[in-house]
Amino acid sequence: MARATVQDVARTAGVSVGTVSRVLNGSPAVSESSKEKVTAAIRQLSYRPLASARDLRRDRTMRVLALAKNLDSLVISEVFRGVGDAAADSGYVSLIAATSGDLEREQQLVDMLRNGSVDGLILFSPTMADEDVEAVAEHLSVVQVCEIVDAEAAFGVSIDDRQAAYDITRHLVETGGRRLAMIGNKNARSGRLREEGFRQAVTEAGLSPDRMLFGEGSFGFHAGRSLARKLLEAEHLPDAVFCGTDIVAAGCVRELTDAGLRVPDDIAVAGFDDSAQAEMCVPELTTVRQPAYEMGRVAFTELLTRMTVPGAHRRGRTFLPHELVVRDSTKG
Amino acid sequence: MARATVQDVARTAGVSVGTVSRVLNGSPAVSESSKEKVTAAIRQLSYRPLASARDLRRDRTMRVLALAKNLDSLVISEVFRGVGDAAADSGYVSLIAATSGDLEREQQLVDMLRNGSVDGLILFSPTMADEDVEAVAEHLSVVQVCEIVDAEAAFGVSIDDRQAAYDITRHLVETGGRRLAMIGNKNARSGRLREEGFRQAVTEAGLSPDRMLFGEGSFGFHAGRSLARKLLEAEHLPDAVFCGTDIVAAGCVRELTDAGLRVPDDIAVAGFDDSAQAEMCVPELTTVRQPAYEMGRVAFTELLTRMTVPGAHRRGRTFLPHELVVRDSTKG
DNA sequence: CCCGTTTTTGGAATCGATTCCAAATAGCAA
DNA sequence: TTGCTATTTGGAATCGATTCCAAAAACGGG
Repeated sequence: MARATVQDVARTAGVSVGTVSRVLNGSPAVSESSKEKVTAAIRQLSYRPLASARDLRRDRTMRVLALAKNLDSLVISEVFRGVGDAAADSGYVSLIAATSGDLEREQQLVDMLRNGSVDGLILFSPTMADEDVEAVAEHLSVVQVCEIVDAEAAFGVSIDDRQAAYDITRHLVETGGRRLAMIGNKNARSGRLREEGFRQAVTEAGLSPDRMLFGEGSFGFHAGRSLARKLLEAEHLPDAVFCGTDIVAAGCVRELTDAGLRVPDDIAVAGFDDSAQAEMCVPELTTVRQPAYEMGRVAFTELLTRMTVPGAHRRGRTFLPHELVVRDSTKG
Repeated sequence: MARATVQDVARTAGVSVGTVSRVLNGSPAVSESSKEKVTAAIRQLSYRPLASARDLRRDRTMRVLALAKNLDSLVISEVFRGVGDAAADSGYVSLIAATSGDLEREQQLVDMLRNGSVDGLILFSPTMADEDVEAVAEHLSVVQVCEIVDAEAAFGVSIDDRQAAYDITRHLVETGGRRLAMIGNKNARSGRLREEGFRQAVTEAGLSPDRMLFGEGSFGFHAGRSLARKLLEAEHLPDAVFCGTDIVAAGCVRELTDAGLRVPDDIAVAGFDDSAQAEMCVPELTTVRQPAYEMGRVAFTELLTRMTVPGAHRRGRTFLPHELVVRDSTKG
């Protein structure tokens, strides 16, 4: 039982392929009677237009690709949920792929844009070098989310990471923090921006950073614990710690708590992202909320403009507002 | 600067389109000199074969689609990481799509298999009715992971949920549990199987279930808390609770702890999945480990067989071994 | 140097849906 | 009925890569 083609439908319905195609695409130039015959034939043969043939002729796929290293963070899955919903609203399908940080895989996936497998690309923390992102974005529709290359070669949607880190650090200062430490991650660009914001807030308060600890590679719960252990080894403990993500903050809180310290009384801890872990931690984490879902929606909208409006400028940046969420891990 | 075609490459290289195609596909019947000329022309024009034209002619895409409601669980992201790695090993690209539980979206995505956008489909907890899954799997390559329809219409890969729940419940009994409650989820089929396993273990121990609580809709941390609150309202507290997922167990532990109870001394709590939350919980959760990554790999391998071996039987089931992980939330 | 093999090449046909153009039909007024 | 416009239709051309077949070139042995 081979696949039915538009020819088969035409034959069964007793019309020409042109008419079948017109029915398929809702052209008004079809008589009511032919439309019925064609519809019946389509149902009878359970016919589906073959995607590759259609894409070839139309020169577009109505598909976009969203790329990330992993899917294990709630921020990513919320961003992509936003992308997916916005895409569906516009009749697009959004596909997601994870590269596992493998550069070759990532190249292969980006090639899906270059070879016309998809019409647009949304990049979340690419592995490739900035200039490669720029090169791809030069001629094709690419939008970055959250992690954005310095050069404004492509379009990007994110919060202002520097400002957000500044804000939450100021909160630590205003609630009595004097010896401020940070546990961060230099790998990601956003991590570096958060470090900048932290340093600026500390400096403006007339203080200087107590300890700056940076994790290599994986940056999760265990990294948070082991970096917090380093804090404990020091002679003078900091009285406030800003962590680059909630998960790390949760690990940090756990390690401090296990060592008999009270959070926030002995030491305040702040996270970043307002992920589910922020509420699951004891005490619940003070953190910065990223509007992840909304960022995804905006990213797709921007992408759509670039895909459909010919002269749309391909570079630039949209910042979405972040929000300080004060909970129990810092002094009220 | 329009896209270069195989014709352009042929012209530039001074050969025929046939030769270009042969170089592209590594056919041995090409002289060294033509190969070089073609390679040079390809680089010069930065040519990429158009996916839709290639797919149309070849009648396959080398792409598979992995479908799930959400991507917010670590089990899913691990399963899909396994699928992605196994696919890459075989030269396939695996794309992921989330349906947000929207039936129409799901239909549209499943149609990608029927209209040849992808060669195979991996289903994780579909929204559609069982018979629809069967109908699709009848003629096309479909493999289910984790959540598997009763009827053995399609192929499935999962752990033995009933047995796993049985095992962890037995553990609760063996560590002194006499009044056993369960917090579960009837929506998912795996949830019902886990309930069966729980009931069987309780019954075999000569006991009867204390309380059976089932969440509707969202089944996360807050659901765990609010269902645990119901436990607290009862006159006699259970001395052991089996929760359908770690997140729910974490919520449950939190609510009980906040109420001044000691876990596991006053009440033991067990989870399911061995997700990251199991280790982040205080006390760390006793749970059942699903070999999620491995399940993803196996699912793709099974799918590959179905896609490439013509007569491969399309139904059946592979169970992967689960593992009881005993931590501090139950008595040692 | 010629003939039979083997290797390499060119080019037309093909995949299936869309679209354009010309032709046919319908509809309407006079 | 005739003539004109408006609607509907058929069918060929097209998109770009692959593949098959026949032709051409290269090769080797005698």
